Amino acid sequence: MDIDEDDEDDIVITKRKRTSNGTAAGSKRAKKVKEEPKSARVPKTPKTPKSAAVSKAPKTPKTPKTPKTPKAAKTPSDKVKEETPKEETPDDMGYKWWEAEENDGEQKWETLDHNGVIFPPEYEPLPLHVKLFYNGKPVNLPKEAEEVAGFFGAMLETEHAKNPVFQANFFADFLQVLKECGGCGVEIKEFSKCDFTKMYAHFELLREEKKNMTKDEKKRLKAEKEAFEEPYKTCLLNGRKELVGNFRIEPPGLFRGRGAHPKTGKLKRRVPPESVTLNLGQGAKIPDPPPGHQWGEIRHDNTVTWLAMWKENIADSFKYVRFAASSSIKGQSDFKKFETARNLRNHIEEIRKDYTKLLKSDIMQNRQMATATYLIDIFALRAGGEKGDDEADTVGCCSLRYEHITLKPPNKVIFDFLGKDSIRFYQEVEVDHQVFKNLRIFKKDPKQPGDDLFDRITPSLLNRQFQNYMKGLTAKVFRTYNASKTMQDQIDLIPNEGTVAEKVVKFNAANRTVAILCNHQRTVSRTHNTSVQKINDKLKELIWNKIRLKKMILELEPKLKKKDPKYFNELDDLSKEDEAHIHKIIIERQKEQAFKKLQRDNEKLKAEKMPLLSEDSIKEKLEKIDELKEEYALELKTGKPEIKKSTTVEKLKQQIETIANRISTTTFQLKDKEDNSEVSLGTSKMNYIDPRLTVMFSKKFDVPIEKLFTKTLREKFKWAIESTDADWRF
DNA sequence: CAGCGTACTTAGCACGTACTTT
DNA sequence: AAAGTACGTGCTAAGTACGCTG
Repeated sequence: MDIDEDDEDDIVITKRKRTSNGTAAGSKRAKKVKEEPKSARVPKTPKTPKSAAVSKAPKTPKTPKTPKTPKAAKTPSDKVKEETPKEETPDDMGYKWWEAEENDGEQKWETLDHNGVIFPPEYEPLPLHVKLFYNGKPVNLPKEAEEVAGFFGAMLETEHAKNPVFQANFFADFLQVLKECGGCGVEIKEFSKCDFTKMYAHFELLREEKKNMTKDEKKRLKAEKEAFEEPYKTCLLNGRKELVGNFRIEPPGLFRGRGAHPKTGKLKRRVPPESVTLNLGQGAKIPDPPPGHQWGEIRHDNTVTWLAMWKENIADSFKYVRFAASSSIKGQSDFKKFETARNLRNHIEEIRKDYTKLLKSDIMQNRQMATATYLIDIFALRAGGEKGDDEADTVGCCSLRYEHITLKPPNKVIFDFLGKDSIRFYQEVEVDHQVFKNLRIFKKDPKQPGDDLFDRITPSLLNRQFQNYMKGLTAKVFRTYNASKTMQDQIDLIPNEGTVAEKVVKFNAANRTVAILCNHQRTVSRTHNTSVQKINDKLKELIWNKIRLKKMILELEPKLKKKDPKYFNELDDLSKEDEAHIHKIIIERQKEQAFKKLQRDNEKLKAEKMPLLSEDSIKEKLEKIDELKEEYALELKTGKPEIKKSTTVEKLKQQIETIANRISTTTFQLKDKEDNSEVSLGTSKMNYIDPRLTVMFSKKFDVPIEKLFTKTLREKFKWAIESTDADWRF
């Protein structure tokens, strides 16, 4: 049917045209055949969106409170400020920036000293007997080319190595390197004639050897590594010791792009010191470059926070060596991030009111702006900047295309697209009516698959609008805000009762709501299905056992069935087949156990040089098991389990009770496992949930923080742990 | 403004290790 | 004690954001 064809809301003035490549840019993707996303995960069960207008945030004065540093105690901060560059005790890592004066501005540091970076070890040629085979014959590769071939050889059994794009990119770069170093005497032309299996086997062997090293060897190696890394692990920032994050230059290898990345498999080249730029304080000692080398450049830029940088050859972008997450610099910016997000609560009401109005704007650009804001706010979409043809085809809000949404009147929208990291975003939701109408307009006639839905706006345009409401407000802040707000709301729903373990489970459930909001996924572990199957089997067996015990009760006192029919109404829940299957499993397991025990005993005897036991020794056991088997068979026929003489109804009821408990805990565990199998909690805990919420929960609910934050997270969020109390609110 | 360069946050995966279970 | 599983961390890819330039 023709809904609202005459609705005047649908008439939008198209004021400004997007200049250069309005449609051209859109349709370049159109040609692309939409391959089934490789990482496509099973769509989640449909969700209903939270309604847009449920903000409880009070409409408060618009003057943004400048983020106050989270002062544990607002004490002698002036004092701290006075004694700035003192160089007597540069060793304390316990600097509490959150107790000092805040530092806002362009300049990021006063002095910076560090020892440079660690380079990966030189390539060591393979032993002479390990070769690449071409056309069935071993090839003598120059070491530069051998290294590259080895990269592929080591990955032979991975999914990457089966990917044609990966193969092609690798092969092209391999041939290039081979050419650069003068060839190998044999004309290598076809990838399919290359045989890496000998190389693979060699690497497997090395792995095996490494695994089989004795404990002491491993320990020694680890200690050596520690000692070597020691100087690089820390640096001096304003005279204070701080941890460095990634102090190693990335080793060469084959680029492992995520999703359908056009450049996956390309050679990531070795980074020479000559292409590394160091950033140090003026007058700081310049670390020695590796012997025979020079640093590319030395800078003294105190407006940035990186210690070293190099250009990478895949996307031609920069890689940085930075401070660790627990450093004061990162901590401060993390704190600022959460304060900005928190500040959004003072503006969100107005923002929502405005975009709701603008959804009906006469100006197309405004309508797109309002609609995009709605999607970012309600569904936590990312901004969605433009991407090139040489990157994986993934999208966010502003880069959504025609084919990414399906409209189902009256107001249902199905999102289906690949987001960051080629993670599938699939949601069937109901949206505001005007949003629905707008989306329909954005898909209207000349538009076709491949075209941008939002063809008149960009993330920077959006962000510029956001700044009008609040300093520092950008699209990504909405994700942080909504994530933390959701967490606060979820925590508010948790009753303060039960054991610590129970409270942790509740906390994780709240955490999970946030992770789902942000679409944080993980691949289900390889072993997931089997382990679920195992738990299910266990569960079935428990249920069978329970039913069986109830049947026994009825055998003892048949009239109980009438008295309490509910208690006995599950008696026919298991089919004969299921029952037989369970019998089989039990029998097999018992036999297996008997044999295993025999083996164990024999090993012991062997060690003591005693005569071994033969299989006859467990004959008796096996006979007993066979008896049981027959008993079960009979039981299956009659439906009446055999009863021990000493049994009473009371005892049976007691046993049933125990089993019922086990069933409920196991069921719960199973559900938890399933619910969590493809949701990743870590990302939201680390990046989106204001850590002060977690600390507040810990204190208010009396759950040790160790149960909520790992050691690294405790270090990263030390500022929150030391400055938050039980009644803190986001 | 587009388009690029730069700098910073966010993200999942691989792998080693710690912890449980059998 | 071995095997299986869950957890924690390191690694590095993939985003966002923003200023500058022509």
